[in-house]
Amino acid sequence: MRMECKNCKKPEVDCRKGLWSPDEDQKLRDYILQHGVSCWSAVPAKAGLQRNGKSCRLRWINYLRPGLKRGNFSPEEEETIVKLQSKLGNKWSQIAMHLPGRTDNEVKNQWNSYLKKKIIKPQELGTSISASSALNLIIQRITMHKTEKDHVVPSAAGRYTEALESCLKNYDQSVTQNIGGGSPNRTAADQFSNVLFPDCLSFEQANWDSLFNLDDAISNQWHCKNFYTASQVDAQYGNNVIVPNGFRFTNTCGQFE
DNA sequence: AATCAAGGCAACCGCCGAGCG
DNA sequence: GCGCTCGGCGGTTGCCTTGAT
Repeated sequence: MRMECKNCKKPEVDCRKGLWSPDEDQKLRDYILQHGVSCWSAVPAKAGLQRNGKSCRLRWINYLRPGLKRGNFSPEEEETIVKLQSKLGNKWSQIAMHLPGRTDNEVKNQWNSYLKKKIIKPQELGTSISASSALNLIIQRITMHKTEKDHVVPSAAGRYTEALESCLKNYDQSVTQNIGGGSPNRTAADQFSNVLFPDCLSFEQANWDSLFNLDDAISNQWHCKNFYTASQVDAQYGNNVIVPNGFRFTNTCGQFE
């Protein structure tokens, strides 16, 4: 038995697929602006379109609906996406609700084509070197950065280095857990350049953020892809920030678990 | 200038829950 | 309670554009 929408009768039409023509857009826009939508499956016939209702609905929501923002995402919007994705997962429609003028499809595309690559989760990283070696590289980098960049808060960098060293000492060296599997051509530095750094070492938030400012980090000469502020990392990973696969940084003590 | 690969994005597909007969 | 449609959502596909060779 084929049920029909109780409000309408829908003649069968041959459904077109593929990109919408300007003429089709105009027909759909005109119809909806004039009549609104009570039943999407009835729209194509009433609007004179050879599309199915689903396709019309999608076209309206993602492209024709008034108030849609076009163009690149702002850094603030990106930050919102990253933050909410970490909280909600791939709930694109919910995330899009926090971004006026953006559709779930846009948010999803932005995530899949761009943001996902900026933030690589530890479990997705691949390397064959040990976690402790990787951390040593981080320390070297920070030390180098501390001496090269005047604007970095020296005390914060120094304290961070000390804290990491302390963590390394506490870390059971017998554990030979690697960061992940595969990708032997990638170095530990490559891996960690995408992850860093929590504000879990009792550093002042202000210093931390100024030290690991994203834009600053991208423009500096560390050969790093992305560094993240404490708040950005926190948004992505909650309290279980960075670290090699299998470890967790607790939020207060700066120790590996 | 031609070709190829990668990235971006619009649209489709398939699933699910709600609502109705 | 069952079967069906509809609308909504997330995943995926495929076309088009752009950049590299």
